[in-house]
Amino acid sequence: MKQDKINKSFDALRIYIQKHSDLKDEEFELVSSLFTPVTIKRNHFILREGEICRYGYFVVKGTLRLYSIDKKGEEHIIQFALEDWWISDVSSMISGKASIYNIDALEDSDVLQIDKNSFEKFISFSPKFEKMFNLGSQKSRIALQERVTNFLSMTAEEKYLFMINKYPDIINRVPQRHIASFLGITPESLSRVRKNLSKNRS
Amino acid sequence: MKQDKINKSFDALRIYIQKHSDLKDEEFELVSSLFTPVTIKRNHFILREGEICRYGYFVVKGTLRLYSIDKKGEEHIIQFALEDWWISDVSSMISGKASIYNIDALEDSDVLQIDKNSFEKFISFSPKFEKMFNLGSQKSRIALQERVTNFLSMTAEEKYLFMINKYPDIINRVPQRHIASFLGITPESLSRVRKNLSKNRS
DNA sequence: CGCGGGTTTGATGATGCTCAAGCCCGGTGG
DNA sequence: CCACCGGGCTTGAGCATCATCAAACCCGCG
Repeated sequence: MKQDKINKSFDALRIYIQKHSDLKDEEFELVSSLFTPVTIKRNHFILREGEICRYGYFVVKGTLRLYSIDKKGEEHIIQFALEDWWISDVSSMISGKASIYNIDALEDSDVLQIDKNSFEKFISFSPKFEKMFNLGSQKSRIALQERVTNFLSMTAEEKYLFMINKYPDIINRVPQRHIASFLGITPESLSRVRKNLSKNRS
Repeated sequence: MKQDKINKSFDALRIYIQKHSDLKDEEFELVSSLFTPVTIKRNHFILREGEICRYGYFVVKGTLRLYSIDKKGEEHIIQFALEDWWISDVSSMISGKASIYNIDALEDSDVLQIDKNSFEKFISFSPKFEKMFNLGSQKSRIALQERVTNFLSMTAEEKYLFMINKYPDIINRVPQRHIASFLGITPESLSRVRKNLSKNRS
C-alpha cells in the first residue's frame, strides 16, 4: 500500500476516535502501531466459514458484508460495513471457535486490521477507548434487537421502507439483490415491492 | 416482601456474581445496597410502551417477557427472562427516550431492581463488575445476531427445533402461544409444526 | 359440573418463493 | 461506432408456506 493511502487510513481512524473522545498525539501514536492497513479487492475474502476469526476491521473506504450460507447454498447477509463502521465475527473471536460466517468486499476497500491481542491492548490502554468500544457494542446490540423486532412484526414492504429510512447510504451503494438478502426476501420480491411503491407514489 | 425472601433474592444475586468473579463480603455489602427486591404478580407490568425505562432487573424467580405490540395489536416477544437472567430495555435506558416495548411477568416473579445511577455505581465500583457486564452484553449481542441469522435462513420448523435445543428451559415453562410469538409464527402454525414432528418421530 | 383459556383441527386465502423468460444497460471487441 | 455479451433487474405463472377465521376439543379450577 502506498504511504499516502496509509496516512489517509490512519487519518480516518483518528477522526473516528476523536468523535468519541479526546485524543493526544502520543495516544494516537500507540493506536497507530496496533492497526495494520490492508486493501481488499472486490469479491476477496477476509473471513471464510470454518476459519477462526482473528481480526477486527475498521472500514476506511469501501463496502464489506458479513453473511452466512445455508444448506441450500443461499447467502444471508447479517451485516454491511461502510466507511467508519467496524466489522468482525465477534462470536468466533470471543469463543475462539470456527466461524459460521463469511466476510468479503463488495467493492475494492481499504481497512485497518487489528488482531485480538492488539485490540485488548487498545481498549486497556485508556478507559476512554474501552468506553468507546462498549458504547459501540451496545449500539450494535440495540440495532440487532431492532432488526429482530422488525422481522417479527413487519411485511417485506415495511422492512424495505424502514431500511430506506434508517440506512439510505447502504441502499444507495449496494446492489438490490444484496439488500433483498439482508431483508430476508428474494430479489424478485424486492423488485415487486419497489414496483408497488413507485406505482402508489405517483 | 418478607425478610426471608429478601435474603434469598440477594443470595441468588451473590451466587450469580460469584460465578463470574470473586467477591468479598464487603463488596457484596455495597452491591446489596444498590438493588431493591421487588415481587411482580403474574400479568403485571414493570415497563409499558411509551414510558422511559429506568431500571434493570435481575430475575431471582419466575418468568418475564419483553415484547412489542404492532399496529394490528399483535404481540411480538423479543426476549424471555428466567432465573439468573437480566431484563430491561437497554435502548430506552441509554437514550432516555420512550420505550417501544413492554415488560410483564408470565408467573409471579421475584426480581432485584436497579436504577440507572446505581447501576453506574455498580459497574464503576470494580473493574470485574464492569467486565462481567460487558461480557454479558457481548453474549446478548451474539445471541441476537444468531437469532437474526435464523430468521434469515430457517423455516418455522427449523426455528422451533433450534429453540428446543438451545432454550429447553423456556420451552418447558412458557405457554406455546408465547413460544410461537417469539419464533415469529402463529400459535396455529406452531401446533401444526409440533404435530408434524411427533408424527415423523414415531 | 360447567366455565374458560389454551391448544388443535379444518378450510380457505395471502404473502412471498420458485423457475423461467425477457429486458435493460454498461463494457468489450470487432 | 456499433454489435454483442453478460449480469442484474423485472415480469409472469404456478406453487408452498404460513396466516386467518371459525369451530371443536381438552383440561384444570371454581
